[in-house]
Amino acid sequence: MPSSTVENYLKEILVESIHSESGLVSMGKIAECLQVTPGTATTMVKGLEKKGWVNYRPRQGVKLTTSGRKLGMSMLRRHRLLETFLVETLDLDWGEIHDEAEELEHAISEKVLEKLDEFLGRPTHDPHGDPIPTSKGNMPEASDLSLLDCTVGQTAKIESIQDQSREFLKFARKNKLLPGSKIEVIQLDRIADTMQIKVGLKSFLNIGSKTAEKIVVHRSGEMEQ
Amino acid sequence: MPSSTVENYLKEILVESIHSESGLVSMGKIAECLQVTPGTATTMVKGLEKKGWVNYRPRQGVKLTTSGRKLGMSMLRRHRLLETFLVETLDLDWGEIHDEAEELEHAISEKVLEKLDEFLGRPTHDPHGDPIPTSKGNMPEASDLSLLDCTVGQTAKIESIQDQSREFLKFARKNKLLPGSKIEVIQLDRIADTMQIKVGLKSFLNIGSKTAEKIVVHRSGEMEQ
DNA sequence: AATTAGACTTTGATTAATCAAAGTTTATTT
DNA sequence: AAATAAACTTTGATTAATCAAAGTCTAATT
Ligand SMILES: [Mn+2]
Ligand SMILES: [Mn+2]
Ligand SMILES: [Mn+2]
Ligand SMILES: [Mn+2]
Repeated sequence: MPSSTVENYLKEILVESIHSESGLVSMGKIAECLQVTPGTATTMVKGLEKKGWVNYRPRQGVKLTTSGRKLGMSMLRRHRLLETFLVETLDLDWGEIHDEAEELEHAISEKVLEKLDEFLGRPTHDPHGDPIPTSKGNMPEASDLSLLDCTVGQTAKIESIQDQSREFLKFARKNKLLPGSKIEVIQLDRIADTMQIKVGLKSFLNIGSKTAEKIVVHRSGEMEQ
Repeated sequence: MPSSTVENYLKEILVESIHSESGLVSMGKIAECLQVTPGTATTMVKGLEKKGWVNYRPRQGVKLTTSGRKLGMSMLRRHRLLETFLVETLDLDWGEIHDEAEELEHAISEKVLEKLDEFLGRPTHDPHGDPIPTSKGNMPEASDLSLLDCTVGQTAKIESIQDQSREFLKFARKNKLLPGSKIEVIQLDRIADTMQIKVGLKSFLNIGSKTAEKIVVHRSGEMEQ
């Protein structure tokens, strides 16, 4: 049975591989995600390769094998279903749930997870708007469009928030930047690195590009579901 | 922060110390409970002493300190509340929940536990009939009377089942040996090591002393609540 | 009192995960 | 083409938890 450490590595490698066009994930990225030194990442990845979960090309990066991908998907499913449970059923704040799920995901069995999924009514997205993989390991593709890609006058709907930190999520909630919220780009200044948006029907907000990049959207009219 | 291993040791030492009149728990008992070799138990216990969770007298046994007792109680609370959740909310079989809770207890935070307790309506006993410690670390005393202590003609009510194994719990449920069930002792043969009991109003059952000892009861009339 | 059985402790080794620091490779500047 | 910087890998050490096997104590039993 894989350790919690291995489960964390495979989950993060999966998420990063989705965000990378080549599918390769660098040691530096892994070290950053898992908060370890680069040497530790290298050593661990060699161990993952020996167990058949990844293919590792020194100084190129790492790629999940079929079995590694399966395990990573299963962890992502656990994580996101647990986050949903913590918000929907236990009413925790969405800023707190990531860290809690980070631990619980390693302790919950497939059997309990299945019961939990049923209890929750088979949700498709977690509280941050991220898609929940099915038990078969399928995951709907997410939009690759952030607010940063929108131009003045465009309207969009928030799909997900790509920052799990307490402070950012607190800021997002306070300003109604939630999955489903309607956004309109009012003003853009690339030089000043600032963007004015309308959130909902009457509230306005200024954000910089770093923040805009974290708001994943689909443009209004596209992909309504 | 204590590791899962330490948490397991302290929880089991607590449970065993309640079942022992001297309060001392032997290395052999610890090794048995935790499924490790005696040498491992000795080594671990010395580590627990260095951290201030137990007092250890070589070849005598081990006793929890105040802080060790507190941690052990907290683990017992987590374990039993989680078992309750798994049965009440997710509808798992009571034979499966012990092993699941054994893992989850290390991953759930005090904050989530508090929400869970509230969600469950602050239950006082787990599905096996064992008392759930309060968040202050208080636990109602359990009966020390088993079916083995009853004589012919006596009636009693089952308080708890003291065997967490799948097979035993399956047997118990099939025969309606559940917390709250009414039992009457019909026949007793110490030599043959057998006991006939009436369960509920019409079903009869023969059990040996080893099984009778696992059925903790309070005699009818006593401690009704 | 000597023997023996059982419980316990000690010792030496192993595995997983980690870090710091030293060494190597690769890509980018000059 | 050299020099440099950044990213990466290697090495040697550490910690927690464990086991097998050898050694020691204690409490019966003879
Ligand atoms: Mn995790
Ligand atoms: Mn999430
Ligand atoms: Mn446990
Ligand atoms: Mn129980």
